[in-house]
Amino acid sequence: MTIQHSATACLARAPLFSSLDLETLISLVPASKHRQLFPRGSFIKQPFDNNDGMFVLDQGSAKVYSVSDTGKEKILYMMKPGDITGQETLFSVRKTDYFIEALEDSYVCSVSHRAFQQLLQKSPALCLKLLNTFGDKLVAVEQNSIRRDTLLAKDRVLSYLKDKLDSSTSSTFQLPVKKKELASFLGLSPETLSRQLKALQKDGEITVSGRNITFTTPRY
Amino acid sequence: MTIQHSATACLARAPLFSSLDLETLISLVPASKHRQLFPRGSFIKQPFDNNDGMFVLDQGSAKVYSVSDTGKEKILYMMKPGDITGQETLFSVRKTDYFIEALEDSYVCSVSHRAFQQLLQKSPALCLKLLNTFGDKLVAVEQNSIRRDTLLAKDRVLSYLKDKLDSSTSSTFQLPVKKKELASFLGLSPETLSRQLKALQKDGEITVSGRNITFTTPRY
DNA sequence: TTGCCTTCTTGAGATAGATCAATTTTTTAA
DNA sequence: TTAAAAAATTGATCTATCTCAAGAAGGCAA
Repeated sequence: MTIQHSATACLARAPLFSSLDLETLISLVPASKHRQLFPRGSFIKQPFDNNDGMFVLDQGSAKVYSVSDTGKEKILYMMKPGDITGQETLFSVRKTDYFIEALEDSYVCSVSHRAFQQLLQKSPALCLKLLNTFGDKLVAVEQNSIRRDTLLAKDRVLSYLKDKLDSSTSSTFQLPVKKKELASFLGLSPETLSRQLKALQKDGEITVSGRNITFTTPRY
Repeated sequence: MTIQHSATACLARAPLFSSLDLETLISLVPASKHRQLFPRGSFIKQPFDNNDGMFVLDQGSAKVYSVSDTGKEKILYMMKPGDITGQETLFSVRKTDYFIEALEDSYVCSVSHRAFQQLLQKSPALCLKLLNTFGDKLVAVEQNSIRRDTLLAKDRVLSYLKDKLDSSTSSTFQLPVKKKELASFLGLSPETLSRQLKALQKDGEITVSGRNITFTTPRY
C-alpha cells in the first residue's frame, strides 16, 4: 500500500502535514473525513455550518468569500490543492460568515478541530509550521489590502500579475480563477478588469489569451 | 521588587507573554531591549531596518502602515499597549516594507527573533497562544478587507464604529487615532470620513464630539 | 493668555470606476 | 455536433468618492 492510496494520503499531500511521520498521520485518520467529493458549484462550507473541522483541499480549486447584506461578493482567498482553511476557528469561537465554494469538482479532507488541537499540543513542529502558514496568509491579505487602497485599477492588476509571475517558472502563466472572480479578489468590477487587461496589452506589458497571461518584457 | 518594576514587566504585561512563568520571562531578558522610548512621530520600524525583533508596545500607541510609490499611505493596524508586531518575519524572511510610527510618546520592548524562536520550541503553550494572536489579526484584516470592498462609505464607517461599540463597556467610546488616520485605515479620504460622520449624526445614529463617539440608539 | 500649527470641516468641481445594456466569445451539456 | 448557458468584452452613462482650496476649530508652546 503506497502513501498515494492510503487513508493518510490526502493529509500527507498538504504541506502543513507533509513532515509528520506516518504513525502520527494514521492517528488522525479516525478524526478525519477522507476525500469527500464536492462537485463544482457546491459549498464546502457555508456560514452557520456546524463548522467543526479544518479543511484540506486535496484536488480541485475553491473560492473563499463573503457576501454582504446587499449581495455583493468579496473573494478573500482562492484555494489550490494543498491549501488549508478553517484555522480561524481552531481555538476561539469566531464568526466565520464566509462561504467556501468548489470551483471545479474537488476533493476535500477534513480533520476535526479537537483532534487537531490535541495533535498541536504534542507536536511543536506542527505548531511552528502552522504558525508559518498563518504568517503567509496574513502577509497575503495585508498585501492585497495595501494594493486595494494605494493603487489605481491598472497598477493593481499589474501588481497582482507580477506576483503571479514571480511564483511562476515561465513568463506565461494561467489565472487561477475566472476573471469575474479575480475581479472580486482585486476589488474591481469584471468590466474594469477586462478593460485594464486590455490597456496593459496595449501598453505592451502583457499578452492575454483566455486565462493565459504572458509577460512580454520580463522585469528584473 | 515587584513585577511592575522588574526588567520582565514589559513583556509580562503583553497578553502573549502573560501566562509565562517568571523564570522563562527572565530567560528572555538578555535577548531583549527593555522599554525604549520612541517620541511621538518617531519610527519604531522602517522598511529595510535590520528587523531582527518582535516588538511589544508597552505604553503609548502606534500605527503600522505602508506607503505606495505614489506616496499614498495605507494604515494596516493601530497598535495599543500589549499589542505585538514583527511576527511576520519570525520564520521566513519576508519583505516587510512597512513603517511603525509612534503616535504618542511610546515605550517599546523588543525580543530578538532568535530568542523568541528558541522559546517557542520549548513552550507549546506559547506557540498556541501566538497562533491565537495570528488568528485574531487575520480575522481583523479579513474583516476590514470585506468592509472595504462590499460597503459604501457610510456603512463602512458605521460598521467600524459598531465593532468599537461591541468592544466597549459604554455607549460612548474614543477613536483610537486621529480621524485622518482612521480614514486611511477604512480606505477613505479624511474629507469623506468627516462627511460620513456628519451624515450618521444627522441620521440620529451617533453623536460626535472630537474623538468621542456616542451611539444614540444602542443596537441589540 | 496669545499665537502658531495641526487637524478637521465644508464647498465646489473633477474623475476613476461602477453600472447598465448589448454583443461576442467561450464553455457546458445534451 | 449543436444548442443553450455562462463568461467576457465593449460602449455609454452615472455616481460615489477624491481632490483641491479655503476656512474653522482645536491643541500646544512660549
